[in-house]
This record gives sequence, C-alpha cells and structure tokens, in this order.
Amino acid sequence: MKCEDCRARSAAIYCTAAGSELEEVAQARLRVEQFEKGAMIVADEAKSAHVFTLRSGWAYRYALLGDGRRQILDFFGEGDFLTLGMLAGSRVRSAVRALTVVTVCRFARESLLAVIDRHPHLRRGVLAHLRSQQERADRRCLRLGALNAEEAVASLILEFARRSGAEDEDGDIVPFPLTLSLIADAIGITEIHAGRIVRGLERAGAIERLKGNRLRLDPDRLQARLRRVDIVAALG
Amino acid sequence: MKCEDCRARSAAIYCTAAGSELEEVAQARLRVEQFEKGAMIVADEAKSAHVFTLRSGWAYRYALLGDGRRQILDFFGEGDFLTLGMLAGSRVRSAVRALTVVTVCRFARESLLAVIDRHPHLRRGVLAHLRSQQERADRRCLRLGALNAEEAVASLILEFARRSGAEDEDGDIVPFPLTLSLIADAIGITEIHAGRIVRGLERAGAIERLKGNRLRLDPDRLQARLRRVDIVAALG
DNA sequence: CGGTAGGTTGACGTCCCTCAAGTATTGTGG
DNA sequence: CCACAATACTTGAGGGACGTCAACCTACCG
Repeated sequence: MKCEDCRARSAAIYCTAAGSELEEVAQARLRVEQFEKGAMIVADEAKSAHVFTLRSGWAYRYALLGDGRRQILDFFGEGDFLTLGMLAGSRVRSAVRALTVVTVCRFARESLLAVIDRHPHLRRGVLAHLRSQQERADRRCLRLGALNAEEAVASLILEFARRSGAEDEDGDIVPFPLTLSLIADAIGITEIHAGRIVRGLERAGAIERLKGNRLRLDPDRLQARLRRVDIVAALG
Repeated sequence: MKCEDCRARSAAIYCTAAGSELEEVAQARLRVEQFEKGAMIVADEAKSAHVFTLRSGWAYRYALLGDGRRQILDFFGEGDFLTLGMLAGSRVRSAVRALTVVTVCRFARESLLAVIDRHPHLRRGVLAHLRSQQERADRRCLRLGALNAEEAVASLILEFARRSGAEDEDGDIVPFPLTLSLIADAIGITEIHAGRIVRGLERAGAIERLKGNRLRLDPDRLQARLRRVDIVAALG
C-alpha cells in the first residue's frame, strides 16, 4: 500500500506531503483496513482516539435520537478525513458507518497530529480540509432549513455527482449509494415521502435509477429545481 | 484596551496566550471597533481578509437565498472568533451582522495566523475553537432536520441560556436578543409560526418575555419539550 | 403625533406524516 | 435451480404541522 500510488492522496489532509514527509505519514499509519457495506467504522466519535483517511468507497456520520430516529450529519467520500477525531470531545455523540465497501488508512490521532505539527506546510492541507467541512456544514444547514423536499433531494444528488469525480466519460451516470431511508434521514423527511419525491424526479426525467446503485441524471432539469434558491447561496 | 482585562479572553481563540505571546496578539490587532445593533460586520465571509474576536454582544452569520429568504447559519457570543476567515474561500456566501451593540477586536487574518504559527501551544485554542464550531454545526443540523418547531425553539432558547454565562444570580433570567423573525430564520419556519410557538411556550409557563430583550425561563419545562429527542444526542 | 418595527390572531391551503397494504429485488439455504 | 425470507420500494387515504394572507394591536422613536 504505497502512498505514492494512492488515488485518494491528492484529496487527503496531508496532500501537501512529499518525500520524507510522506514517509512519516506512512510510519504513523497503524494499518489499512476494509469495511463491509453497513459496517460500523467509528462507534462514538467523541471518544475515538483513531482517525481515518478514506481510500475508497463512501461513508456517513450520523446521530441517533432518543426516539430511535437517525439524523445523518455528513457524507464522506474518497480522500476525506474521518473523523474530526482531532476535535474529539463534542457533546453531540455521532458514529460513522460504511455506505459501500470501504477501505481506509487508520491512524492514532496523536501521532498524525505530531507529524503535521513537525511540518508547518502540512497545515495548509488541514486548513483546506476545515474549509470544506465548514462549507458542507453550511450547505446541510441550508438544505435542511430553507429547502423543501424536492429541492433538498435534488441538491443532495448533485452533491454526490459533483464529489464523485465529476467527469465520467459515460455521459451523466454517477454512482449513488443511498437508499430512500438514507436520503430521508439526511434531509429530515420520512422514507415514504422521500420515495415519492425520487419517483417524481424520475417521472419528470430529471433522473433515472440504474442497476448497481447508479443514477443517470439530467443536470439541467435537476438544477431547474434549485432555481428558486440558487442565485445567492450556490447549493448543488 | 488591555488584553489582560478583557473578560472575553478566556474564551478567545488565543486563550492560552500569556505574557509576551499576548503582547504579540495585541500587536497583530488592527483596532478595537464597535458596531451598532443590526450593523454589517462582514459583508462576504468568503472574501474577507479580516478576522474578529467578539469582545461583547451577540452576532449572527447568515446566507441569503435567491427568493429573498435568509437562513441563519450560526450565532456568535462573547469570546467567539469570527469569521472562519482563516477558512476563506467557501462557495457558500455568508455575511455577519450584529444582533446587539457589539465590540470586536479586528485582525488581519494572516498576521494572527502567523502569531499562532510561531507559538505551537496556541494551537490548542484553535483546536478547541474548531471543536465548538463542529459541535454547534451538528446541533444546528439536528435542530433543523429532526426537531419540530416547538422543540427547535426550546433548544435555541436553552442554547442562548447556556452560552450567556449560565449563572446569573437572578434566578433564570437571561438576555435573549432574538426577534421572532430571527428565530424563524434560524430554525427554518415562518415568522408567524415562530410567534405562535413562542406564545405557546409563554402560555405553558416555560418562558416569560421581559423588557429589554430578556427572558425568564423555567428550565425544567423547556427541557421537557426535548424529552423525545434528548436521550442520545444531548441537544439544549 | 404620526411612522415604523415587532408582535398577535384567524381562516384556509399545502406539504409532509402516518398507517396500511401491497410489489420488486436481493440474498440464502436446500 | 427453486423456495423462502429479508430488504427495498410503491401507492393510496386521511390527518397534522406549518405556510400564506389579511387585519389588527402595541411599543418605541423622532
């Protein structure tokens, strides 16, 4: 598992590392692991002493409520850094699960932090990571607070399309590993209503569900659903 | 304006600074400023080269949507660091306004970053700040996605009570600078419905609105509104 | 003293939820 | 390969939470 060959490297938190620095990062790594679809990667983020770089696949972070409902707080894709383990201690208890088969690099939080601390210019990557965290948090907040169900689903689909390496040569077919139940818990509606919305988008020709958790999409028709809100806030 | 006397210092991002370090922080400061209630502190966060420490008062960060609606993304109180200017470059355009009369210390982003970069142990404060940012983002997400209007208003009030120095000697009277319109835009409902909810809480004896933007509250009755969701996620 | 910003109330409409009963689709053991 | 279960998705009918519009009230400020 050479870091040099890792296609997630350019998106990783230590993306600016090279040569001996990359060697130190590899030294700090405990091991490379694989998780099955649905497996728990982190059980309680606030207490985890480990952090991960996601090499391939998708994962999601969520909180459970007293009445059993689940609120999805974030999605992680290739190159993303989970958890914000460096920020451990939050009073909002959240866990991370694999959405697809996933491979990760596991680090002890303190030793990765130590490497970054030794090499000032690695902090650029940390700042970039924090910016994208912040941006995603703002987008989620807008999606949940200001969008109706159809707009929210459209913006969620577009986010996945954008993040999964925009340009597949094959038109506009993108992987989309979410079930209706996950969509529902991400945007704060019920599974049944999520189903009606997705079906509606399909009938309108904005999306088409294909075998193997993939989606053919019509970006223009999806964007059209966001016309009401898109001008200032740049969702999608 | 001596930093030693500042009551916001213990909550500031450079809270671990002392002696000569604090001197460097004060050197990096451009000036201390005051903003009137409602005044714009940062017009476009993504482009701001300045960052602020809030010395006194309350402020809020918000985004505007194409159809004129406003989504409040965060509230800032005494000691908070605005903006995430160090993370400038987000594609979600947001601005910051004063909620009350506000005094701030203004810094050039790069010079404050440079001070922190020179003194490794100051980074503890940055990490603490990022943790609380993350925690607040999660709470907002839960509030918007999983709570109904009454629960959301109760959790918002409790957040303000908690953050405004919990223990005023005078029972449970807390400053609460939000109008119905701001409450509505924070939790994603209309001003009119927010009015109905607040009125309902008042009639139920959970809160009482006093002169001067203050609130007398009955913590138990407010907490009771969150029973359905509180067990796992620790809102409030 | 009038103007303005903030708050209240009612009637009615829409969006989303709930419950119930289905139909694919996938996986598993024989 | 089939039988069977489990999971995911679909559809309809009825209800509740929240939005919309319009009217009115109150406090504050110049």
